[in-house]
Amino acid sequence: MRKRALPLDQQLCFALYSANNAMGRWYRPMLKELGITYAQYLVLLALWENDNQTVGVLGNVLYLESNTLTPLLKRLEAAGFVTRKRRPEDERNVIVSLTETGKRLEAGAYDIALCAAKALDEGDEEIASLREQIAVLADRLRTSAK
Amino acid sequence: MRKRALPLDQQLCFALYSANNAMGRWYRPMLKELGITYAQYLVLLALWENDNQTVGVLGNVLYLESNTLTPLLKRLEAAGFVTRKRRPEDERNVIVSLTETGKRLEAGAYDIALCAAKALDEGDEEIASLREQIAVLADRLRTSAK
DNA sequence: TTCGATAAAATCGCTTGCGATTTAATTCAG
DNA sequence: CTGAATTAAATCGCAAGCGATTTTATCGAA
Repeated sequence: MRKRALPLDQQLCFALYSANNAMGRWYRPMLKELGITYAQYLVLLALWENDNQTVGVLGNVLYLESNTLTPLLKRLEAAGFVTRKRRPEDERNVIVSLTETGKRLEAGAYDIALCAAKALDEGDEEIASLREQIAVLADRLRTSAK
Repeated sequence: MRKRALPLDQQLCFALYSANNAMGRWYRPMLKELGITYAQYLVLLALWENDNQTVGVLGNVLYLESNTLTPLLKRLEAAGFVTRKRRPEDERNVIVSLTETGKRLEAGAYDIALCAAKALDEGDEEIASLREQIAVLADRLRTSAK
């Protein structure tokens, strides 16, 4: 009796994968107008919520490591949206802060999120419920990975 | 009145992003035993379901283009899991086929999927329902992107 | 005080994903 | 029949992700 893998369209992992790709493609053109990428947008969301975070804390929030964040933050810095400074009390920490330009982007991001909500054409409750279910799934995956 | 972006943990796009990352991290160690990456696993799922597909059809199924698939398929070919051959009747098409080694991987993949279902510790119906909701979201994003 | 352990960030190499372009094969209009 | 248009795949360059390692700073026990 042959062990058959599930078809693609019944795999939760593929649904997640292709929905995430689709989301990125949806955002990309609008974010391009702001001069940022999708990953940079997520980092900026974290900074608009809490400015002056270290790379490590940012990583805890976004579930990313310095090997991903450092180059991305350098690009955000080169583009003039953030600054990166060592913390004097402990030079191991690098504090990431929004520049005025970076702060100004928030209004544009707000408009894009409005546009996204409209494009999905779902009630806020449905969106929130789906978001929550996906977040629970992610937590479970992170926990079960030991 | 300042336009404030939504906090990260209320963003559907971030939930999707981090759940997808978490899923990839969950699979990676097990797939490594089989000698494949996460993206390669998804391509193989498509091939186990339907062997001998062209690059273009594979792309339609996976929502990817040749710029992503071609290099990935070359790596799968180099690893001995698939072959790539031009179709004689129309040399523009490249047919991707599983090798015997590639076919044998399916059993291992089946075990991993079982393991995943167990790790998520959810009823099959909950998983199927979440998968469906995410698939609907992805469709909506693809449609609304015109 | 010192030196090994720990911690934070950076670096390296590789695979993905994708916009843009290119190459090569086929189709189709005149 | 021929050359322009179309189609499929490949190529190129860049930004993410991430495993593994390295660098630098701080801590801590002897």
